[in-house]
Amino acid sequence: MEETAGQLARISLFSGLLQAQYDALSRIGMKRSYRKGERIFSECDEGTGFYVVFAGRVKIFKISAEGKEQILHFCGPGDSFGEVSVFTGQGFPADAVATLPSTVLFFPRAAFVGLIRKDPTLALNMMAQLSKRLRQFAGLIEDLSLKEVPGRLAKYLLYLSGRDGKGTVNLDVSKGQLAALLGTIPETLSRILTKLNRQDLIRSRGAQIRILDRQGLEEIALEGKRLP
Amino acid sequence: MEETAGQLARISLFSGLLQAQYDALSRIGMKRSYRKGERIFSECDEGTGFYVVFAGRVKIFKISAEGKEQILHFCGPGDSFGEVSVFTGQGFPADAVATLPSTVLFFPRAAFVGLIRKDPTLALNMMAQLSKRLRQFAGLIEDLSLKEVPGRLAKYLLYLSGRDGKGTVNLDVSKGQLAALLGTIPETLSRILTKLNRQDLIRSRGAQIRILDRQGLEEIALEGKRLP
DNA sequence: AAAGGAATTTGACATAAGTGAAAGAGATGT
DNA sequence: ACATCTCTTTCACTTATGTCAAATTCCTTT
Repeated sequence: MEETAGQLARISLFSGLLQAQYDALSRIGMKRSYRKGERIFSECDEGTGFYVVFAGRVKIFKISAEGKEQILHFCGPGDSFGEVSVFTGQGFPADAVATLPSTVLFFPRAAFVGLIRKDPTLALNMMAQLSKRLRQFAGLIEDLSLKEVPGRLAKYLLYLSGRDGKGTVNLDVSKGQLAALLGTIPETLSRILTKLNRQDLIRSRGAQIRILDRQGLEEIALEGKRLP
Repeated sequence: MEETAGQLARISLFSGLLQAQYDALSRIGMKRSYRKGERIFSECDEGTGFYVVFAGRVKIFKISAEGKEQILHFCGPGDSFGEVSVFTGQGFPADAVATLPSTVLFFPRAAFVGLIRKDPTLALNMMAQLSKRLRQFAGLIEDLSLKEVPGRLAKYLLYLSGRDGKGTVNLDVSKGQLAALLGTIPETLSRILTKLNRQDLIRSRGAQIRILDRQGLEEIALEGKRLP
């Protein structure tokens, strides 16, 4: 557990806490490992606590009756998930699966709530975390309802490139998964990538995408400009 | 302010607090009134605090470049909104407009955070509130991405009828606003209502809708069954 | 009651995106 | 290196839903 305590400080949810808090957290947190593809929880499972990704990647998603998937978000090292049911008492609102071999820390509900009661900084960090996710969800709702697929893809490419500050981005998920993240299907995504290439907005080869016309992409992402 | 303190106890965000806390809340909360249609804040406005509806109704929504609107949720008496920017420090993630003559309480950021720091119950209530909204947003994302408009409408009708426990529901918003809530346009909503009537699933006259075939609606809402 | 305006409905039409199937490219393990 | 499997792309086709315009109903205000 000693190693765990040191790592905790690097998690934004736990930033700025006192040493005593880290000790308490590492005492109540339980390490769990999952293989690639393994399910961590399913929608409606009783939420007995929440998780922080230690290593690997976790996908949070909804699935329809017909099997279509909508990814809500991916969690990488330092990200937390499953917090919602800690505070509402109901089941998890979505499914969680490890998309890489992953290690997570599990914090049981009652012990964690006890810690929050005693530490306003931890409480405020958690509210910031919930608020951040709420903002992200509002953006996803906006994209799904008010943008077409080319707009969502253009926005995602600009986001990736802005994050890296580079003109060439590297997709960090498969195209099938990217489709599920953008609220569409692989076939549609593939066609739109072809169009963006034909219009000389990007040049893509596999997961490598070079951005040729940033402004053109912005017109599609923000102003809803149509692709010919 | 005396009257305010009494009303505060009926707001779920403030439930279970000590008398001293109600006094503090009523000291920092400021009453503001808005006419029907008046804007309370716009997306990206700096968030200097958050709001609780006292009377009336407030609509929280996103608007596209072309003017299409997606309603995130309505807030009635006792509901809070604008919390997100209190905890992230960024601007508001959406627009807010009073859809009825409304009175709200405004709580400035710094003073409210100070109160939260001192009262774990208030903090936990706020986390429950944020979690509840997160769950609702996840549901909206699921609906927009994985259900067709008939499914969303059927789900909404069942929700209204379940809430009232009645076989006849009364739309509490105009059909234009309902369309914006379901992520579609009035024309499409109107056509689907006509179809539901033709299939004897409902009988609608104006804002009055009688549910004739609850199970049929459930098949559409949950299993994605198509309308002939 | 009449008039005016907004909300709703209906119609003809356009189109973005999903479906199903098959070909092609890439990756994986033996 | 080979065979197998999965992922991605392309094709022809269908369909749900948006667009534009007009008719109708409903509600408010005079």
